[in-house]
Amino acid sequence: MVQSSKKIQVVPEPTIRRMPSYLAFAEGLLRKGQQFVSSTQIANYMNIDPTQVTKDLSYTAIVGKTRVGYEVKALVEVLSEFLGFTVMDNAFLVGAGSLGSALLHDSGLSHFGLNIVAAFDVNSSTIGKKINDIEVFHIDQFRDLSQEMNVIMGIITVPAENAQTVADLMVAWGIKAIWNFTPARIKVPDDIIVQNTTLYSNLAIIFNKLHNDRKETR
Amino acid sequence: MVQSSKKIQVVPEPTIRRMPSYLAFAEGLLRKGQQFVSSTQIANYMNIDPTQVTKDLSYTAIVGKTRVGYEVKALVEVLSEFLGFTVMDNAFLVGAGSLGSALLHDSGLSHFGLNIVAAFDVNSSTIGKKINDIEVFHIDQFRDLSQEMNVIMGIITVPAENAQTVADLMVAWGIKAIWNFTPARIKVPDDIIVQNTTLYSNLAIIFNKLHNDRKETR
DNA sequence: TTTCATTAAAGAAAAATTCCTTTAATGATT
DNA sequence: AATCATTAAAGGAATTTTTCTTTAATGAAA
Repeated sequence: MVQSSKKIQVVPEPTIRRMPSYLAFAEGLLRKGQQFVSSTQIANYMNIDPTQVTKDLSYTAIVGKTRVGYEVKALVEVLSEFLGFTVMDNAFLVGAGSLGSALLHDSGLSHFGLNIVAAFDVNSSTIGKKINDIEVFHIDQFRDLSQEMNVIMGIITVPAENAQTVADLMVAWGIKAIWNFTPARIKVPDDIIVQNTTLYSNLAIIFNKLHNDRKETR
Repeated sequence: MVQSSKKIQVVPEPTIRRMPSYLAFAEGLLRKGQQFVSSTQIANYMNIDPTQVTKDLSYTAIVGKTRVGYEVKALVEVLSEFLGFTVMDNAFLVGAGSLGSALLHDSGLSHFGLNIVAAFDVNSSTIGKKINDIEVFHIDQFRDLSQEMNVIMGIITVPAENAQTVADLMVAWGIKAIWNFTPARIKVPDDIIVQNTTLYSNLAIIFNKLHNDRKETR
């Protein structure tokens, strides 16, 4: 099934969530020198159904060979491309606290297509310093630098109560997508993309499972 | 995405994912002095359906009052309790790199019931140092310290290719739950709880939405 | 060559989740 | 006191996502 010239197909979010793990697995196999990988192998690694894998991969351009599987090298390329990891996008980060500076340090982000070009804060102790070669400015500065620098994403790592204020600023800056690391939900115009990533949600899920297990004993 | 085989999960995972945001909202209202909050208000804040909110909250002990809503103070207490944020659990963290040290710095975790008691690494430059008062040991040390210190959770923030090795160690340590921040999927015995939190998945979702928007243009 | 077993792919069925509708309750308004 | 409007809650419909089933292809083995 040719995809490129066809209409846009909405890819289920769970599918996109699984894909980076497929990619990580395929990259590992590539390092080991394995040429082909079957959906069964991937499914086994992921602890999911093999048809889930083939269905997920059917959204990409890759075609598997019967009785052989997918070519590992092609899989890595196709997934990287599909997930948008091969194109560099520029981002601003607001809130250079613990989580914020961690992201600034994380070279993984640049490896996956995200280039943080500047950070902002209100805390005078960090302003003017450089974290991993990324300068930290006061939030009031560079009001319209985003368009100038072709920055399309804003990362929010401030305390939850300041999230909306920062989001409003980012929208005013002309930013297209916001990656919100606070548990607060922000209100933005419809054409702005928002991705909420709340670490504490994951914590809640673990605690819930721990609790259930403790109770159920099975 | 979640566990294989039989999972006895009474509360839907999406529900648990939303709850920390309900909590953040309620905490904000509490600070402002608002006494009651309706499902409509919460839904409006979250950009979801009001019935979704009532259904989610029906899993907890709280009961709303018709035409009034939920008592904010009670909501904060009930949600904190329900999400397991009121009981302290001890954790080990392995991989004191950028993301790892960020988590060590994050006071939010201890606020939400997680107490990181020690960190481990193989990089000699960090070993022996303290990050936010948490000592970093070599991975070979303290093989069975976890039981001694009543540590039930292990946090993996190493490179993806080392995730499985670390997971095996943690299982040997007698750990009950693993919070895996790598895109690699780890294999552990059935009774061990695994929560995968891959930042790059969220990045992939944003890129996907940005791409679709670029193409659509309608 | 022929048979067999494994695989991708497509479509159907099942399960999970979200959204919609109805009902009853009750504070606010007249 | 009577009416109105808003709300929580419950049940069911619609949608989304996952799992199951079937089919066809083909490399490997006999």
